Amino acid sequence: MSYTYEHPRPALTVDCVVFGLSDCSLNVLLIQRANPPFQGQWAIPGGFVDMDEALDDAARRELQEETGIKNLFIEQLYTFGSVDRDPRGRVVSVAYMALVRQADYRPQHADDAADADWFAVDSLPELGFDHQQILAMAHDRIRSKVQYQPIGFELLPRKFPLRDLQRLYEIILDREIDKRNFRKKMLNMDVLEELDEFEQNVSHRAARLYRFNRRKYQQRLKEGFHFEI
Amino acid sequence: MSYTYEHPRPALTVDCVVFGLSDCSLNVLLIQRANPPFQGQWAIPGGFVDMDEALDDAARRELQEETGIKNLFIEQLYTFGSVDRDPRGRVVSVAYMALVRQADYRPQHADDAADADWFAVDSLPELGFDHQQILAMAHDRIRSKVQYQPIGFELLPRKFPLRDLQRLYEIILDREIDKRNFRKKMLNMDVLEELDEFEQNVSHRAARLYRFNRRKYQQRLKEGFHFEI
DNA sequence: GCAAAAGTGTTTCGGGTACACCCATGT
DNA sequence: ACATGGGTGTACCCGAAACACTTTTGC
Repeated sequence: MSYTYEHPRPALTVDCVVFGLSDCSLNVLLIQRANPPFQGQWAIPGGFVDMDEALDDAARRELQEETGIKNLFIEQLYTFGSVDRDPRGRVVSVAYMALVRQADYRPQHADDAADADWFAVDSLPELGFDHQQILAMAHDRIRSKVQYQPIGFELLPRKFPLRDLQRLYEIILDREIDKRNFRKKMLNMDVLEELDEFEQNVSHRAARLYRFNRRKYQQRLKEGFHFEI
Repeated sequence: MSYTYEHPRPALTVDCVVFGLSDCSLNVLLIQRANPPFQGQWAIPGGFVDMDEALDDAARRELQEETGIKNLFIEQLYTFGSVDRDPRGRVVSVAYMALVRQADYRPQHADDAADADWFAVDSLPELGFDHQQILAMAHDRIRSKVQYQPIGFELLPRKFPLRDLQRLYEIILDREIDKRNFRKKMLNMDVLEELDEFEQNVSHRAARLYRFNRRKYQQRLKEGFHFEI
C-alpha cells in the first residue's frame, strides 16, 4: 500500500517525556533504540501519528505501548520541526510530557526498543536526535508548572503523607522548603482531604495520609482561587 | 509532480495569530477566505510548511506574505491535530502567536485571501475551522505571558511614554492599574531607558519617552531578576 | 529510654495596594 | 484662565519567610 500527494509532506511523530518520582530524584523514562539511526543510544519514546487519531491519542497510545500504563496525565509540550532533526528525512515531532506514579509498574519495552529504563533527570545518558533539547524543555515546564498547578499529585500515590508531597516539591524545585510553612499553605488551600489512615510499616511515628480532592479544587478555581506553592 | 509514501501522512500547516494594539483595544489580524472551505468567512492567516523550512521559518514566511512585515516577535503556541478539524482531510496545524506594532503598516492580503483586516479581540466575527479555539488559546497566552515577560513592548513603538505602556497592560489584562504604583514598579525594574525626548503634537504637557533596553533586561535576568507586572 | 520523624504558632519583614495633589503645556 | 494630562510620596495591610520544641511510635 502506498499514498501519493501533490506536495511533499513531512512525517509526523509524537514523542513523550515521561516523568516519575523516586525517593530522591525526578526521573524520566528512556528507551534504548533497537534500530538505526542512533542504534543502541537512549531516546525518548515516541512514534508515528496514525491518520485517524488525534495527537493526544497518539501520545497516549505510544505511551501505553511503551509502558503499559493508560489514563495518565499528559500535556502537549512543544512541536519540534527543524529541517535536519532526523537523519532519515523531514520529521516533525509533537512532544508531550506525561506524569506517572513510577511505583505502579515496571517499564516494559516495545519491539522497537532494546531496553527501557528510568534515569534521574540530573544524570542522563547521551541522547539521540534532538531529544536532549526536548527533555530540557520538559524539565523546565514541569519545574515551572508544578508551582502554580496541582500536577505534582500525578507523581504520588493517591494517598500520601504530607512529607512526601513536600519532598516532591523539594526534588523538583531543587530547594529546601520549610515544613511548617509548607503544611500551613498546603492545608489552607483546602484541596486536600485529610484521611483517617496512616502510613504502615514505618519504624517511627506514622504520618497521616491525605488525598488530593480534584472536585474541591475545580470548585475553588471557580471562586477565583489560585493554586500556588 | 507528486510524492509517494509507504504510510499516509497528515498535511502540515502553520497558523498565526497576529496581535496588534490600537488606542483602546487589543486586535488580531484576520483574513477573509477567498476559496472553499469556509469561503467568505474570516480566519487566521496560515499555510503549508515547506519541506526545507523549519516551523518558525514557515510561520515567519506566511506572516510576511500576509502582512509584509519581517523580523517580528513570534512564539509557538500549540499544535492542533483533531482528526476532523479540516473538512478537506487530515491537517495538523502548528499555531503561532505574533506581536506587531500595528501602526507600522497596513494589512495587505495575499492571493488566497479576499481581504485582511484587524478585529478587536472582544468583538470577533465567526471564524472558520477551529480558529475560534486557537484564538482563545492565543488570547489566554498573551494575557498570562505579558505579566511575567517583557513582550508587551513588541506592541508599542520603540519609544513610548509610560502612559501608553500602562494603557497596554490595562487593555490586555482588562483591569485598571494605579498610575503611581505602575510607574514605581516599572522604573524600579530598571529595564527602561529614560530618553531626553518627549511626545510631539499633544495639546497638553508632553510626556517623556522611554525605550525598552533588552540588553539590560538580559543582564538583569542573569542576576536572578524576574520581570513582573 | 532512645532514635526518628510527626506535628504544631508566633513574630518579623517586605512588597503590594490604596490614595490626592501640584505642575507643565497648549489653547 | 482653563483644560488636559504628566508626574510624584506615604501609610497601611497582608502574606511570605524565619524559626524550635513537644509528641508519638517502634525498636
